[in-house]
Amino acid sequence: MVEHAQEALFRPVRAGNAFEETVERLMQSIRLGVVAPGEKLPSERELATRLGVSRVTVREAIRSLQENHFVESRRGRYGGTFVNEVLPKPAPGKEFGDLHDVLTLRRVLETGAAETAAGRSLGPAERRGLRARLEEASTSTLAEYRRKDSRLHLAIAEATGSAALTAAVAESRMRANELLDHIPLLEPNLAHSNAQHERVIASILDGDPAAARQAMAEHLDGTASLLRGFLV
Amino acid sequence: MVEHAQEALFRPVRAGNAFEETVERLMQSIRLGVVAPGEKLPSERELATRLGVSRVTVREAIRSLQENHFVESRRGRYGGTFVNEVLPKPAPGKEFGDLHDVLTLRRVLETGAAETAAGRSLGPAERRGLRARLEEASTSTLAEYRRKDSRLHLAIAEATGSAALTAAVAESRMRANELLDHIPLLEPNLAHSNAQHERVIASILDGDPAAARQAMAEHLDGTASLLRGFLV
DNA sequence: CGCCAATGGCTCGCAGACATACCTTTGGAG
DNA sequence: CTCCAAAGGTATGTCTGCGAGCCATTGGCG
Repeated sequence: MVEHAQEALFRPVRAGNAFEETVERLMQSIRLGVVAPGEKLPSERELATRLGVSRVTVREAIRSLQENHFVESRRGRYGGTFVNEVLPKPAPGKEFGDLHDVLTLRRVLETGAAETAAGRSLGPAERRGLRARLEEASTSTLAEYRRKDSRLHLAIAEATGSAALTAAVAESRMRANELLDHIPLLEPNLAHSNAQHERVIASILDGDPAAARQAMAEHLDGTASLLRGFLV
Repeated sequence: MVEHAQEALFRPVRAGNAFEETVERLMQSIRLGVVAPGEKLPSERELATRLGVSRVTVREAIRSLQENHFVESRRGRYGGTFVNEVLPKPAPGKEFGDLHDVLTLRRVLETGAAETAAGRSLGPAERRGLRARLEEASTSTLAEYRRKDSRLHLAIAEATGSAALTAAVAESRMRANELLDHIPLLEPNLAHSNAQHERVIASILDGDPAAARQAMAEHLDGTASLLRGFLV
């Protein structure tokens, strides 16, 4: 029996119970900016259907988010569960043991996504979407930068046309963001980051896969160095 | 709210029930050749611990594999559950709707893995392991080629040192293999494939990331074209 | 030859998650 | 002003999966 591959195949089949997994997903959608502050989550019934869990479980998860002041719910027609304008700081803690793991997977997925997106013929809507996300990120404030940045990177993943790749990028980004929350975000980094974003998007829109990969790699390696430096 | 990224984030939280997921994992370990015919699976108690499910569930999954003649169990000390020498043909069926999805993710993950592995300084054990897997694959018969091929590709993923990446490659390969089982495997393809494997491994051992990526990309694009051709 | 450790085989009660149904609130449509 | 559709809030019975313990079998070791 091959010894090491077992660790990958015989890992736990489920990350947590249904409740924990559901909380995690909703947190991701807020943290990655897929549902922005002030916006409404899908209805409990719709979430239950789409997430494949019971409405009870969805409600318990939402309750947990309410208690941590991430969302507020309003009853009645045109009610719903809304993302708060002011979001709590992420809870500290977490381990850095898997730094290499996280950064390696992120680099593979995101440089691959950029290259793949650049190799496709994108429709007008997709091109507009990418430019809009780029604009959002470049005009963003420090406070909301992480969300806008994630939205841009997710948009690139979506441009590959692969849902599985988009999901993988989303999860990878979530894990990376947990680490990034522990290091300072400075204006110079932000400016640098924006410049790199522009080159990535330009290469994708120009249909130059090699350049897109290259630009994305430089972009990611920048934050990777920051992380390795701060977390030692 | 960003519209499309939702599809990735609000997908079902669990792929199936604990039983189905467990069967899937055990099947993967057999199909990908991580546990070869004649070899023994870990004990039920160990599997339960590592997979994070109850022993009852593990037993139900094993029972299912027994009924489909994939494994046989023997009691007593030095007993266990053994993979049969002759494995059943995979059940036909399945949909090809996500062909693009599967191939896109596979290309991103595996070319990235090859590049990353080539960029690391590998220890003697890892280098020997890669050569051994290459040898296994190149001297393999048609019947067992898919397993040996998968073991080689998994070894490359492991050489990146990222468990998350290895797990992602394993799952992606499983999905790709389901498709590949529906097209013929011919001697010329096999010879061609072996030549490509050699170039990939050589590039990794030489520490040439760009060449490793390039060689892996060509290798994957070959089978991707075959798939697209046969499945229309 | 007998012991015993490690394995598969089995049972039972509990907790989590589910489906379903119904109640309450709300604000726009008519 | 009334109605009602759509959303959150609540309650209940069912079933899956888990934990824990015990039994049955086997082959090596002393």
